[in-house]
Amino acid sequence: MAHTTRQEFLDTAERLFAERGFYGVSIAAISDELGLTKQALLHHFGSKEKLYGEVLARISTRFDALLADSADAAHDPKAHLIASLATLHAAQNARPAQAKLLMRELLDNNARAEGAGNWYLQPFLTRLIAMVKAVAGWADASDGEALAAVYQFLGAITYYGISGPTLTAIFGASHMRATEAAFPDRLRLLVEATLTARR
Amino acid sequence: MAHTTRQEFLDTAERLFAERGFYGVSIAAISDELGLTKQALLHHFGSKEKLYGEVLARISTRFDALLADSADAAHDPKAHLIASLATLHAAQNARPAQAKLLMRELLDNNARAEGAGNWYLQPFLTRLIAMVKAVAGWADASDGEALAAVYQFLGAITYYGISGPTLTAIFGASHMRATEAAFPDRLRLLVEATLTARR
DNA sequence: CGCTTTACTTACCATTAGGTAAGTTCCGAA
DNA sequence: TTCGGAACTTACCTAATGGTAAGTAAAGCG
Repeated sequence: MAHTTRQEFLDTAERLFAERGFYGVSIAAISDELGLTKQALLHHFGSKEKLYGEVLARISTRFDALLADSADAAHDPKAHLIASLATLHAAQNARPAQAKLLMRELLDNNARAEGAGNWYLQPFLTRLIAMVKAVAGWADASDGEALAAVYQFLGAITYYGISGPTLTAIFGASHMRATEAAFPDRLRLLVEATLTARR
Repeated sequence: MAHTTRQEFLDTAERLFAERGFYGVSIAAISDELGLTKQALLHHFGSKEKLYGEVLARISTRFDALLADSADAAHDPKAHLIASLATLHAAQNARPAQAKLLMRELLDNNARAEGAGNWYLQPFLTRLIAMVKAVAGWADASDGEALAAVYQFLGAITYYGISGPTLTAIFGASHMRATEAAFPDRLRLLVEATLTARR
């Protein structure tokens, strides 16, 4: 790739934003970690907000690709949804920073987005919403309703993605693997419960 | 109370910190909401960090009191723990800002605390750790191990506390009450699973 | 070769941040 | 009636913030 520096910026930014939040990181701090000046960063991304947007968009794309991969639509929609969420869960565990960042985005949703006017996770969320609506009895649900369900699932996954690594460090890898193995089942229960709750 | 202004500051700060995070809120913004200058705030609290500390400490105290109330130690420890967590869950749902703030604190734990060196939730967490250790088979657990379990529970509760209000707004109060009713059971499952996972 | 583009840097700027210093106003106690 | 302290305010300071402007050095290319 020709864009090595760009990607290093994105990687560093993702890590730092996850750790301290949007307002907690200065563009100078990000650049310093790469031994560059903040103007190098601005050269590549234009503004802090745009950098943040690209970080989120990259995550969104990454997830979207993950879901596209598992789109073996042969299964019934609910099973497909559950399988997809399990895939996301695995991805979250592999990248704690990503999970943290996503949780922050769920927390901030209005606050920061109000000012920026952007909803960076849109493509990813749109796909999930479509998947929920494909489930029997949800075809006529509004986008808002489906989004609420998506939030519920995503939050649960993200929360596990955050606490997972911490717990592994303390309980040890083997116990954590057992907990991990049990997760899909718990997730399935959550999805069933939430999707059945409708009317 | 003689300290009305102080409390108004704490209330406002709690709400704003929950909404935008520690770095996302300026002391001027907090003071402006009360029609005062930031120096009024500094007069009462000394510094932004101390204000934040008091906000967290207040939550910690609030929770601590809640747990102390339910200390009918007649029950077996595990049941007591589960009941206490259910109580916390109810409190979180009643105060979304509090839940958000707690989740942020779980996210930030190292990042901001490193600089400040303070762990504001200590009394509250200490009590929870003691409750976990009282459960059969956990007497010999290290504080770290117990804390990990506490984190797991607290995170789950907090996450529900955050998404609850949003979901209520969309799904309607009656459906949400049903989901709420189901929560203690799900929480019990989580606690059982986590506490049994140990060795 | 000269020209443009890319990837940066140094210099600079306006705004905002948290915080200090020094009042001012008001109220309750001696 | 004066005194002192609590609850503020205005004025000010320094550091850091995001961002602009203007360069420079190197690489690609006709």
